[in-house]
Amino acid sequence: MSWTDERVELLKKMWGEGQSASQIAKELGGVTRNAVIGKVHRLGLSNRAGAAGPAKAEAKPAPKAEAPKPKAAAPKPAPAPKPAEPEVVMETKSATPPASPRRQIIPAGQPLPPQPSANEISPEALAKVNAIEKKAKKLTLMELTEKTCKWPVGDPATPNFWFCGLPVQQGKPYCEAHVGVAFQPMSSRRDRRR
DNA sequence: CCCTGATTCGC
DNA sequence: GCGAATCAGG
Repeated sequence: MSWTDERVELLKKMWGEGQSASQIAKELGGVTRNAVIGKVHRLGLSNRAGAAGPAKAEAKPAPKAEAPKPKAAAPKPAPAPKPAEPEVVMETKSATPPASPRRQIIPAGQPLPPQPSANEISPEALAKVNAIEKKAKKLTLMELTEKTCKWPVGDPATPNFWFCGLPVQQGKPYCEAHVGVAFQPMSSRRDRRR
């Protein structure tokens, strides 16, 4: 497989969307994640920062090699199809519906899934979930795999019911955000010391 | 152990 | 330019 224009395009697109190298490689097919990463670097777009600068910046001062890297200037037009919104959400909502323009009382009675509701979970985790649900893949039951977050969103009796679908946290059935709010209700979780 | 991206270096 | 091997984390 060679890096055709289209493939590179898809690579750029997905990378820009924050897809992982392995996911991109899988999508492209015929290449490994190493190939993808290598290409990404050669293209000069290793850094996913663009518009919305993520507060987190991993610096690599190169502990070993001290090769001078003149880092050619990367003329980037305006690659920002999906500016990542900084999480400034301070909403006072607890269990609010997904990213839906119009909200309403959910029909069916009380069949709400694991949803936290009255539980006491860090507002942080909740905000995280709410934020991440906007980026959810919105998968259907059949689309779930061992690697997709199985956190249900919405009402099963509603057309807009879906599963998070984001990459799961290794081992767990949910993505990181949902893992944080999923199983935590351990009456006393004070063993495990670090 | 699963995964992530980063870098090196022979091809 | 390419990407496997390797590195350095999470």
